[in-house]
Amino acid sequence: MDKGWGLALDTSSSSSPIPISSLNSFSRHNTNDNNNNNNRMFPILGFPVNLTRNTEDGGDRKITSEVDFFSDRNKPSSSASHEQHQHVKSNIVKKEIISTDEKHVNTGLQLANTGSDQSVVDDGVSSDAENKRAKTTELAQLQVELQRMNSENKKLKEMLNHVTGNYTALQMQLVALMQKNHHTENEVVNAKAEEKNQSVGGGIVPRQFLSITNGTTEVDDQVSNSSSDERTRSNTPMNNQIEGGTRDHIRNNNGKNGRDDSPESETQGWGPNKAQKILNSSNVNDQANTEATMRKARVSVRARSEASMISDGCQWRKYGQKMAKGNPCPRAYYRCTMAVGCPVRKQVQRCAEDKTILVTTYEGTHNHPLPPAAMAMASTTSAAASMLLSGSMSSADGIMTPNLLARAILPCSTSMATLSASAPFPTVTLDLTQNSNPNPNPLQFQRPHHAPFQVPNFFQGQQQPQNFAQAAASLYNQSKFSGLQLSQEIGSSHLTTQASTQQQQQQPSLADSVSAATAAITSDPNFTAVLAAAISSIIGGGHANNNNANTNNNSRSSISNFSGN
DNA sequence: CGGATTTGACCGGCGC
DNA sequence: GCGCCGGTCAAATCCG
Repeated sequence: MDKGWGLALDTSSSSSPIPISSLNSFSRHNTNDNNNNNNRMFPILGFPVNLTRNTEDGGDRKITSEVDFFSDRNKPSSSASHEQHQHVKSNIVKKEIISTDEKHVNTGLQLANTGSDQSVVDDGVSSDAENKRAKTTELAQLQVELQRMNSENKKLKEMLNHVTGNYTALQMQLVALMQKNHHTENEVVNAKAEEKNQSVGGGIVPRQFLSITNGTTEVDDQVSNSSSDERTRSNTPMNNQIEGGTRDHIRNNNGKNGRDDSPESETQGWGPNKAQKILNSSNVNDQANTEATMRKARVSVRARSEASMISDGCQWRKYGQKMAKGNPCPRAYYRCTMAVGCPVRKQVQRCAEDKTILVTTYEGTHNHPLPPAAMAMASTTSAAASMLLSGSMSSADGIMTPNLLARAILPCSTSMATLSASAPFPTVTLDLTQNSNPNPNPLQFQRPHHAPFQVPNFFQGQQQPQNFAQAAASLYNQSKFSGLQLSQEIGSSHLTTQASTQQQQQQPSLADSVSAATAAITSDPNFTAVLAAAISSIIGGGHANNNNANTNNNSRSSISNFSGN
């Protein structure tokens, strides 16, 4: 429940590994809020994030809250004032400032106005009254700023709620549209098949065997290859029938054993055989290939974790465990149980080379609304998969598109994205273990029938974040999550002109790539979710993740912790 | 007692 | 054709 996983995000350096395992232990063993005053997290994209800022004395200082952030910003320079500041800060912590009424604020403002006239008075004759007045002034200023920020936060939260609601509605519409379009597309495909069969003297496949009926598919074996995918896309709550007696009905209709002919297993299975079937089908065309690939696209996440499974906000039910060849650690199979009939599955296995690394492989797209905690991972994996597939689908620019994809997904230098060359399906691996990967290539995508390719580093020499927005952007940049990085990359290009200028100098083609990536991203529905999550994480404070009172004991790295179910 | 997990069996694909 | 392997099922078991 409180097992978290997330990212070690260091805004001051990029050399430290990401101790995901320690994140879990932190989240498990440091739930005492009393110890977390200095480790309050800002959830970024659903991941509560601890921010650190470089202080004047060279050490990292965690931004513990908005109050702390602002109090620190108003930090007086002199030691005497520093004591006052500490007093003010303590007052803030005690929330006395919150209870101050508006009248007090006005008084403070007046004092602030008059205080400048008195600033010429010799410090040596400063009295307690002046100190008091200075405190009051500072207090009032802080309060005004706090109130302003509170109102701003309130507005932003309202906006976020609106955006989130819109996104959910759009997501449902998208699912419905995809089903509808898929149905139409398959009819076109089948019409072509009919023409082909006719031209070669083959029989005409009865149309009624090619379409969906009542949420299940009455499929002739001859055309099951092309229409199996149809059942995948139609894997909506209508598939609930599968759990009941419908399965037997389908078994009987197919006249086979039934297990692998049931819609559930055929649509949700992710063995290579199914895709191969589709690829070998006589009715194969680009569309069918695309759909087959789409169904089989996988997103693998490598993260350090001592837990048996990372928490990604979704509910999973284990349905199997196998010993995989070449790995002493068993591979566990999970399916999403947040909605009946959800086709999403995942495999969890420890890395054979480094057992502290947990490899989680996701396949499929959720057919149901996701909680905010699950939105980040789902959006990330979905975006990575869809963008990977968009690259794999563009046969004309088989090299260029993946490059763009790779650049877009994992632009930062320490990110690792790999695919097994032998993998039957396009799989993107998001490596959150950072430099634990012995692979010297900063980024590799491996697709079937394509050699792995590399993309250059984007953020070499990136500037240290100079403000909160930049820090957040830096977090995105270093987050290793494709969706986050995509959105961040665009944002940072506006936020940090200097940095992007450097990038352009280093990568002359970057501008084009970013433009193309921008177009791709903005057309991606997941972008909305990522953006919403980003806004939420920044303004939502602990609300979105109030069950995360986790402490990061790592003095150097800030941690984004990911609360699960 | 119901839901989740475990685990042996089963199945299909693939390579030889 | 046979064996290996990955993926899945489902009865048995566990657990809260």
